[in-house]
Amino acid sequence: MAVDQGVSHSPSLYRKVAEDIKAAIAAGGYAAGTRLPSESELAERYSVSRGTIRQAFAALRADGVIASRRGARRVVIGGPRVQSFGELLSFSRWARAMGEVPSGRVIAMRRRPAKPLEAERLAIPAGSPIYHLVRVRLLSGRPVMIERGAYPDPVGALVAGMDLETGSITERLEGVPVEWSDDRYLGSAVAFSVHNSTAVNALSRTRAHRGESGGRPPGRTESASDKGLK
Amino acid sequence: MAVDQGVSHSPSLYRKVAEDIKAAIAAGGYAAGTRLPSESELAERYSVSRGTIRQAFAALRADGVIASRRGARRVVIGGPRVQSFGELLSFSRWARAMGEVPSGRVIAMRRRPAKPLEAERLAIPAGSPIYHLVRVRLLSGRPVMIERGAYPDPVGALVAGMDLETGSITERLEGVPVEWSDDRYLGSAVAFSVHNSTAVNALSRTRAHRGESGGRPPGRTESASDKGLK
DNA sequence: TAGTGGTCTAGACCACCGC
DNA sequence: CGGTGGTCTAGACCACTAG
Repeated sequence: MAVDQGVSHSPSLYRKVAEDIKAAIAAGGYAAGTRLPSESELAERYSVSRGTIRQAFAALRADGVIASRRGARRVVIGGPRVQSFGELLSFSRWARAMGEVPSGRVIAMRRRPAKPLEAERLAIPAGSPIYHLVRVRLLSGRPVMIERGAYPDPVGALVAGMDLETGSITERLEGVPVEWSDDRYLGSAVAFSVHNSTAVNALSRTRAHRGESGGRPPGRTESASDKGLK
Repeated sequence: MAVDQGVSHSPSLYRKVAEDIKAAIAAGGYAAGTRLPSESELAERYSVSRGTIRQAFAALRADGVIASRRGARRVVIGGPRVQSFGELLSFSRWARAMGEVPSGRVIAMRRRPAKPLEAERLAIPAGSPIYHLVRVRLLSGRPVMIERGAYPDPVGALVAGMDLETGSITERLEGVPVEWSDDRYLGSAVAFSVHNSTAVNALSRTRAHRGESGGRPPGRTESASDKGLK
């Protein structure tokens, strides 16, 4: 029943809820990777309808704060605060933040002289020996990325001794500078969102994430026919 | 009420409506700057509730296709062709999603040693043989893109045997990772939408939405996420 | 199987735009 | 002023996840 929701007018209800949740995350109430309360629970807690809670969550998702899958509770991706370098760069950390289990399968690991570009990127003399790693990365068992990494000699020796099937290189290198890696993701599994500050005018500020033609190639389900616009 | 909407399942109603509207825009029915039909009118036309129409519009807005103000009708922002990053992977898929017929005209296809940058991008030894393809891509007969692709030896052999005039390489590579492609679009025919937000990081990783686990379209995503950038 | 998010409906009131 | 989008409610069924 209609509820006069008269309280105050300027900030809409769902924005307030969104800000509140965001604040709770920032305050440490919900660490990255943890699960948030369900829609129904929050609806009751805030005394609003489920739809309003969903609107709030939609806003948080647009900001990249949370992630959601059908059937499972929403999880915190990263706080609104600045992420540390390691957090942004570590596949393992990122995966866990989404509630997924990161792993890896080593395709190749060998020691060879650095190519010109590699040497330049790693700031070492051309031809210096490096360790080159090719690893398939998996998200809860599903391969989503191919990682090609180059490590300078002293670091490479450490990397070579790691358990590369389950571990995170970045997390263990802790402070040791540099790795150069060209990562190619499986397009269907990962979406990159590019944030651009100065570009574009009116048509910016979005975040696009809708399924591009989902999993069923055959159907082609032509959309609406005559009754639609055309 | 209820609506069985049961019959076939996959694409949700609002996605169909969104695709339909987008197709109508692409078809020229609504030029940039023009006003779209109101929510209520579309709701009646499609025989759905207003909420569903709003969801469809929300998706279009997230793609930067339309803009909206309270009290006034929504207006078309971008030109007819807006390709979101997520759909960037397959030209053919993108084309069909717009109701256009994708095709291609092979300009050149030959085998030659990889240039330094190509070798680097494909992570193969410098000078290794690759297949280099130059193809003009057409949208329902009109050329809109020049595609330059480089494929390593084993993959290239497959590509060379494909029907490149009508087919999609990406869709057939099924799981074979690795391709490095430099695609240049005709400026007047295509507009890329850059998504912008207030987030701190210039590049962040987000999980893709769809659930699927079966047949996934392969894709290269030139992530250029070389760790060390900033 | 129970819980959760995804989708959809059919109402309602409001702030704002344009005629 | 009537029409439009923005917000909110209170139901409902479904597909999927997790224990």
